[in-house]
Amino acid sequence: MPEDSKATVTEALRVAILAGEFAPKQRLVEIDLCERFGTSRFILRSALQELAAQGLVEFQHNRGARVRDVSLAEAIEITEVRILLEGLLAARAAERVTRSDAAMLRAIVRDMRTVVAKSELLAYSDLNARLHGAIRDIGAHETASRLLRQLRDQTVRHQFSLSLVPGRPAVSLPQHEAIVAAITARDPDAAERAMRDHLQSVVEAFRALSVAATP
Amino acid sequence: MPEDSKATVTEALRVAILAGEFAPKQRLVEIDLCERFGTSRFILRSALQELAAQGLVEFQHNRGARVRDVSLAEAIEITEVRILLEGLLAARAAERVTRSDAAMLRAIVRDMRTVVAKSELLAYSDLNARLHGAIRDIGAHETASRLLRQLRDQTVRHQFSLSLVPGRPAVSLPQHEAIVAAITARDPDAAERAMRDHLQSVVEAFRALSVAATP
DNA sequence: GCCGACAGTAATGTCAACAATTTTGTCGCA
DNA sequence: TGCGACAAAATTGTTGACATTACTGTCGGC
Repeated sequence: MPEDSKATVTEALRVAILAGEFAPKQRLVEIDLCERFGTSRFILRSALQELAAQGLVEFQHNRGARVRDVSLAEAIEITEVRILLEGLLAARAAERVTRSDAAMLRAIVRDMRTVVAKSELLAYSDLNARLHGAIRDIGAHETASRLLRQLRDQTVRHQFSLSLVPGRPAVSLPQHEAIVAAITARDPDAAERAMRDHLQSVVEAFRALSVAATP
Repeated sequence: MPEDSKATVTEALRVAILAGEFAPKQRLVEIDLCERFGTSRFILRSALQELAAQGLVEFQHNRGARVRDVSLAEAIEITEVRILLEGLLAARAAERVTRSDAAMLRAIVRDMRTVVAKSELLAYSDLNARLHGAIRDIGAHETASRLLRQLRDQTVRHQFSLSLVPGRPAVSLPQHEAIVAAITARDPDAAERAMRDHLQSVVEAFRALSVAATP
């Protein structure tokens, strides 16, 4: 029935993993997943291989697929690369932003202030993703965007645990404001700097988590 | 017989594509490849899917796999990202370089001077790859290295055509010397700057090719 | 003589069954 | 009771065959 079942199943499986329905290191038994997604082993295997290529799952020979466990150290490495890529996109966004783009960015920041005032952590996390996504789109750099999506998928779990750190929104909100201000002011250098500062503080927050976890 | 045939076949197919044995847009008929690599369709298909995930081949529904044709514009985008990633690696390499690393880098540059003097373009292209690879290893940033390898594979064809441009080595040799000098001097900022300048000139060389090709 | 339909061929997408391997559970023995 | 070997079950890796789809060359009609 599905016209392109492979892509459909891959996407469904990705969403399930990103939603945390499968714990890291958990074995992904093919038969079970077949039943859940109503597909055959062949299709499901293709989906697993695609996700493996994107670093979301890993294969062990004769032991099947597992959800890949991205360590905190690796999340830091990934964020270090994100600094570069998102910095580039922010700079380009500042060069290319239109009036309606600017209005959208400001609207997101406005919503952010609202939800931070109400301490709605989940909504803030969602707006955070929307803001970064919008900047990615405005930046219009296919290669950087594609890589960023891969990297982001691998760190959602850590990103989520960060968003629960008390006082974290109070730190990142002004940074987001600075990024949007620089982009709407069409100042590429300032936009790149603001984005780098922002993600650098994410790296430091990860490092703080890291030392907190290993006494 | 092969213990892990999938990885083996994938690698062989990648090498064949990178060596230009299959032209861009050329259809990759599964049966033919099966015969060539002595494997089954299932294994070969897995290999194709992995290479598709890495952007070397592309699938069209019910029309099989083709060698992906990376446009010059895309090669420029990719190199823009390489500027960032290789800049990071160069800076880290400058922080982590050992005496034996430094000796190896200097040896590569020495060989480069020799082959440039003799106008051995192919050997220079090879040394170029070795130098960037060595810096990647010294930099020791798993995430950046992995992404770089993907990006590099996608642009080998354009990289090759660049290496044939007359006078190109004369431009890039001093840049390589500057990079190695900064790394062996343990100066991260200078190393990053030198690497960025080098790859920026690659971008400009691509742009020159681009306007030359479209009158 | 040219255009469109049609059948034949070739290649791909999918499936179900088989073989090989790991994992689990049980029994015997110290 | 604890440990190791063996057997059974479960799971994965692979193969070959089948269905579906796109390509090609030919034939008939206008």
